[in-house]
Amino acid sequence: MCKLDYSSFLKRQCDKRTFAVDGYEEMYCLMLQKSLDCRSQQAVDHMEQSSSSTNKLWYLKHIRLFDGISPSDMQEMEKITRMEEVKKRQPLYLPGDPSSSVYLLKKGRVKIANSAPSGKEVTFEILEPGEVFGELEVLEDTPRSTSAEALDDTLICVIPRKDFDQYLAMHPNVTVKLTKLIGLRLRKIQSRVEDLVFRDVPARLAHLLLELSKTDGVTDKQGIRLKAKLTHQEMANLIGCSRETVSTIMGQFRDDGLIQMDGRTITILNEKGLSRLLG
Amino acid sequence: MCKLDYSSFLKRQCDKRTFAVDGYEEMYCLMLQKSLDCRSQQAVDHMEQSSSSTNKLWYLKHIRLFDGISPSDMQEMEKITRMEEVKKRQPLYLPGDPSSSVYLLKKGRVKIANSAPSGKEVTFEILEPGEVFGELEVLEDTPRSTSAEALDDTLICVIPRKDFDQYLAMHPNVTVKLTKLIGLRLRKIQSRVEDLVFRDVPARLAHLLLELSKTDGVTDKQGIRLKAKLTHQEMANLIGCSRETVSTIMGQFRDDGLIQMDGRTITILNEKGLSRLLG
DNA sequence: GAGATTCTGTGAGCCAATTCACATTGTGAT
DNA sequence: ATCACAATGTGAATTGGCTCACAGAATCTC
Repeated sequence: MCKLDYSSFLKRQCDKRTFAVDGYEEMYCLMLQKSLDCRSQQAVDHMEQSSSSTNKLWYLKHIRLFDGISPSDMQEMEKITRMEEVKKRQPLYLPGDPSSSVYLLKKGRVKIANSAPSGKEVTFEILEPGEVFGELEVLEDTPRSTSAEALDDTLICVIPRKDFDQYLAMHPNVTVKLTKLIGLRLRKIQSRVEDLVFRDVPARLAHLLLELSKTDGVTDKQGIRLKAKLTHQEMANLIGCSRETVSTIMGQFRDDGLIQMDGRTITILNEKGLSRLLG
Repeated sequence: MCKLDYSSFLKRQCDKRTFAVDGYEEMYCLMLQKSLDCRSQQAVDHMEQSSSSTNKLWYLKHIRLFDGISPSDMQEMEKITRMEEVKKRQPLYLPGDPSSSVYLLKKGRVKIANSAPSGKEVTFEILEPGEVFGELEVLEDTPRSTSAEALDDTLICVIPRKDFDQYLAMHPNVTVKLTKLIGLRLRKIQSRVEDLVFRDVPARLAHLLLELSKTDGVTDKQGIRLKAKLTHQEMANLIGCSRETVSTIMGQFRDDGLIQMDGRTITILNEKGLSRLLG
């Protein structure tokens, strides 16, 4: 049922975890293969039945793609959409998968990433509710170039490729909106490249923390608390360095009174100080 | 006439060249300020008058944005378009400029880049004839986030922002095409990020050479000759490393029989060998 | 709430790539 | 053809960040 040449990618994934799990490789691979793109329709969870369409519509209103779009256009989108629940750590798709659907993220976070044969991983984005994703490869009808994985228990809308294409053709203003969203992402990733070339790790890390404080921050008496709760490994993947380096530099930031760490909760104590590190 | 706070950017630019030019800073800055976005309409060159519109249309046919688009749609584009000649080394726009126009590249190459306060520079793309550029910031109506500079004597089409917006609104199929083009660019720059994170300099350089061989290569008896003629500095800006490192690694490639260097002309002798370096 | 596992902190040693400093070669104007 | 400048080659010294290795802390899981 599934495309067969995942093998190389899956092997990596397995290798990476084998040292810890040891002996469960096969099981783990089977789990990974169940990416949404590959799952048969029957396997779809119960949400489908239990959620009313008014519920679906409510969620659509909160999708950035439909900002400023007429309710009737949204209603039409609602018709071609299927709601699904994806559990934490489940992949939605893997590199090389056929690009059969576009997704709208309603609840929870999704990580868009890719990994090298060595096992090293880059995270391109961590998406928050309201985002569209998976549309790039669908537009060009090429296989997935990245992986998408649920970071929390998530709720997503799935739009089959054909319906999406058709919908865009009939709703030019949504197309324009989509173009702008993709453009925004392009700009964001351009500044990622700048970061990698211009800045050293402390500066990149400071930059990441400041970005997170904008999108994810809650101001409290001590400073800006980040709701994100990323592991050092995840931060390393976001800024392109090793896990150990993140640990070290975060420790320095703590010692310098720039941040506070309480378990996995980070609070920014001195925003200005961090900004100064950007150069 | 011009926005005034170029100062910081211009200072960098000047500083960078001052060690060599010394004393001509002011003159150089004045030259730079004449970026197209800022130039008054009268300053426009003579091409405007001398080129017939059939000529313009001929060029439009070769723009990727209009692949598969009807001639009538092209004709309408032709109406809102102004042709301009930009001399080698002239900037079209600088970071921070108001985003007043979208450009179509007809002849010559254009470099999209950005530089850090330190003087270090990243090159995002070197555009060949047929490309659209400058549309990102226009779509979102934000100031330029990059600079665009003519690498050769070029011929471009200028589309004022308002006309472009209007045109897109009335030509949904062009909008879809544009979305795809931007999507393609997004994918390309994602793989740039992967390069920077996953690969070392020799691998990145090999990758660059192989890419150039695809877009710019001419096969002759010895191998694939690159028409590009980039300096080592320009290559360094493309792969994110220092000029000296490019010189050294290129020397190694030569010694290993992978490439041949004849002045600024590079010929790839052993494509397979270079590919092996990609890991 | 105990046990398993996954994360974090830290130090030692290493190496790719940078910076700096020149000598040399190439190139474009005139 | 000449001259000025730009681009290249190379070597020494330095260093940021990586890898490896392990101890301790925090977090899941049942």
